[in-house]
Amino acid sequence: MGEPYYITTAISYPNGRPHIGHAYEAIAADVIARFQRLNGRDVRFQTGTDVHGLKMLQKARELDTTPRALADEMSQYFKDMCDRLDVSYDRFIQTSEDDHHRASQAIWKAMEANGDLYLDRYEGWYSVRDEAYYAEDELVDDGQGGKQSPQGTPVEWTVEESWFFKLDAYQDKLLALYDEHPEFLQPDTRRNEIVSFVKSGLRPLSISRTSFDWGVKVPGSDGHVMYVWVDALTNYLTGLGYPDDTELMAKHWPADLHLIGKDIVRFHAVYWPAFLMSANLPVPKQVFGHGFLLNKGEKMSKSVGNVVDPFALADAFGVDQLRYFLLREVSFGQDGSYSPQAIAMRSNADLSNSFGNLAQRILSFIAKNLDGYLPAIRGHQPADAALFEVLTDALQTEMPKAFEELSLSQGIEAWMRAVFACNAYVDEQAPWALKKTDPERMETVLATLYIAIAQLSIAISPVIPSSAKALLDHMGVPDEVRSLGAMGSHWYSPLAESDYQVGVPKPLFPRIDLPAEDAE
RNA sequence: GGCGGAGUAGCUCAGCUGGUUAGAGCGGCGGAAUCAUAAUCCGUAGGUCGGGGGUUCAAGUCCCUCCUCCGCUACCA
Repeated sequence: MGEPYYITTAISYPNGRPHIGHAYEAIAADVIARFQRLNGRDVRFQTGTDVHGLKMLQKARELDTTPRALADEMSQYFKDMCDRLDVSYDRFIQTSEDDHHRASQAIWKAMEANGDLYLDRYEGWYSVRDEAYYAEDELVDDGQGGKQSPQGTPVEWTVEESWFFKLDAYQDKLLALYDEHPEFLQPDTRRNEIVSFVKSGLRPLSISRTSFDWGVKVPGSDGHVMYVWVDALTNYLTGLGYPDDTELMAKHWPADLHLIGKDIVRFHAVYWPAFLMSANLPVPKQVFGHGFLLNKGEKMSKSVGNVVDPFALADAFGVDQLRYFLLREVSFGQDGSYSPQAIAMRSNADLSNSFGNLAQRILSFIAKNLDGYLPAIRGHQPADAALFEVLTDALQTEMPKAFEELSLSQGIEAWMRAVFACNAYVDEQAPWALKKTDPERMETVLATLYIAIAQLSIAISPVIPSSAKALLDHMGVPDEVRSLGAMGSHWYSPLAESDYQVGVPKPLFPRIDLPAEDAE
């Protein structure tokens, strides 16, 4: 096995069903994970759900069920989503699991042993009805000279016993981390925000609650459960067997990449490394805060009613079409916009017309004119070598480099350039004309294209895994060849000599015709 | 208010440490071809690079200022 690579998504808070934003993060992480596998890395990929906290408790009460039952039920939707979208996780964690409680308590004890925790009082404006604290500036006038919560519920000054973490003690170490390892937090704009936040001064962090009990118990402190972020972040360790001295921990910690949404950058770029430093554990190599998906340029929200169900999108457009669209169209790290029209256009232009049709025209030509027997290579001409050079450059240099840097859409652009080059080559060489004038040359041209199509499929397989696999299977490309390292090896002639026959292909990506209704 | 980011062809965007006629994709237009999912290929589009000022032999690319939009400015998952 190659070098270890550990990637995680954030764990989702399942107080509602998964929406397209969850799908986007899971898909992006999956593409990176699959790319690294293709790249020969020993990949571990974790995702899951964060089920503790007040909101889940409230939701459970609302539905007249227990938080655990609700957590199990809702988590299943997220698991189903991953399965539906071909998200190839190794571990799906749910924070109510026993090993996770054990890991969270272990990191707590480690921080305590390091002298960073202390018991004190948390004071603030508390709304009994909301079961939440509000900051002074969040309060609104109640119309009678008093204050009330933004929800219009009464608040009172409340004092609660709470454990605190000496976050302020880590200010300098955190700033040094950002400074010495700019790659730790990406994109740059997120790092700027965090640096200025940390520079503005850190305060101790309240990390336990006594007002409810749905969470991880604080060790040796009855009545306290951990502030959800303490246990939520710890999930990244739980999945590796922490606190035990496991092979997984040795191999995969620190994580290579925590892929998260831009809204939770602070927790991952400030609290998490501070917790880890306190517990004497190495910090992750990189945190990447991706952007949000906007529905036709507008933020999704339940109240507006423009939340999109990923299952519905997958059904309507196809899983690979959806995956391709999200990664090709959205510049990774920035917000992106999507609409049915945009998905259809992108899928039709790139997948159906350019790539799918390339495979279709060549494979069916071979199937119809050569009975599906693979043509022999009878001496290459400069044009063939030129095509291979373009392919190698795009697929084995540019694309991996871009993916390594998480410039995913740029990597796919490089792939598209290779696809264009192949279609241009087809038109220049015109095998249908060679059929009458120079059948031997025709064979070489078709063989060249066969190899090219296989390479294109292998390179794009992280993005459109099931379509790529279907095509490679149809073409009889051996499994051993399906990696970045081996895609350029000599597998074609042995396959051709083995009397392999390609069947008449079916269009890989049927064109999407949108119904006239633009609404929704 | 403070800090940070963005404003480039109809649309979506590239443009690193300043330097030949400002680029790509999509759409549009004009050709070619007919193997293929009416798919492909070639050519084309002349946009004051948000406004104004400045530095420089030379500025989307640096400085100042103004306008517009967005993000962050802690205990909410």
